Amino acid sequence: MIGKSVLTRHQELVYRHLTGSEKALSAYDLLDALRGEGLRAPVQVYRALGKLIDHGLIHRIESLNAFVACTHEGHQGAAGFAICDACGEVEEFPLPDHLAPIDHWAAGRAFRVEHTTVELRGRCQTCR
Amino acid sequence: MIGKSVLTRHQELVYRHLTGSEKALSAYDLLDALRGEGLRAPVQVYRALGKLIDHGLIHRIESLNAFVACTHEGHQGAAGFAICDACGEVEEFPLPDHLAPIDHWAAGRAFRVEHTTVELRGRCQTCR
DNA sequence: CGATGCATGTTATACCATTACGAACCCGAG
DNA sequence: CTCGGGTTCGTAATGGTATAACATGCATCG
Ligand SMILES: [Zn+2]
Ligand SMILES: [Zn+2]
Ligand SMILES: [Zn+2]
Ligand SMILES: [Zn+2]
Repeated sequence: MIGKSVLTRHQELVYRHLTGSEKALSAYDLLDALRGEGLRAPVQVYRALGKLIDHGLIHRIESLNAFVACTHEGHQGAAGFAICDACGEVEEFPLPDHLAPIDHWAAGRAFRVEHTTVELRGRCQTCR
Repeated sequence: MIGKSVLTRHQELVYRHLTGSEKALSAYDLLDALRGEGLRAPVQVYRALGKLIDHGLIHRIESLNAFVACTHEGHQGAAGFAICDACGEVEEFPLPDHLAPIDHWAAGRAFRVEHTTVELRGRCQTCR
């Protein structure tokens, strides 16, 4: 049956809008921006966001309750984010497969890591 | 003047409740638990949580929108958290002063890191 | 005393996210 | 073709998280 590689209309709208933004956007930011395109209710945005996350095309920024388009090359592997508290810019960076001190701790506790969140808050080069 | 080492009544109530819990508690969990002690509105809980965070006695778990008591020895340095998605237990672990790959990235971009969030989601030893 | 600072109390509001239910649509099995 | 099942879409309602605005009490200090 082949994968479902194409996006639905709503997913496409949300994804396009995120790729055009330097900052993370909240679901309600997206809703406000896309009302003219036919999106009317939060649940529609959240549905699109959920699928896009499943597909690995976007990431959720936990400390902002907001979302960014993925800028990985190849959209693979885990990522961390650097968030400028002054201008709001979010930059994604690849996480190495193993962060030694963390892996070591997890192995010692027999904790099985399924997802890793790394978010740096601070000042970007132009705002420091 | 002397230091502000003591907690106010509300801060003490919130802190004691958090130290007694294995899991992270939301502000509203705390509110419900402490209504009998005189806390009545969310803002009172958030005020206490804010001060406790300033004092380094508790931490916010971004991916849960909830809070845990600090279990550092000495309450100093940065921390990461391992969160079991099955039982909810949260374990704090010390972050080394320098996570080499991340530091390297930040240095290369001239990003000044002011706060680091590291949260591992997965299964604890007893739930895996 | 009056001024300052800080903790507190109360109400209201804003912001974030999901549940529930039904209609429309696509597509493959029979 | 017709009947499913699966996915998307629309709408309404609700639940959970966080802050704004403003008033009051109370200690300290000049
Ligand atoms: Zn990515
Ligand atoms: Zn900046
Ligand atoms: Zn700690
Ligand atoms: Zn567990």
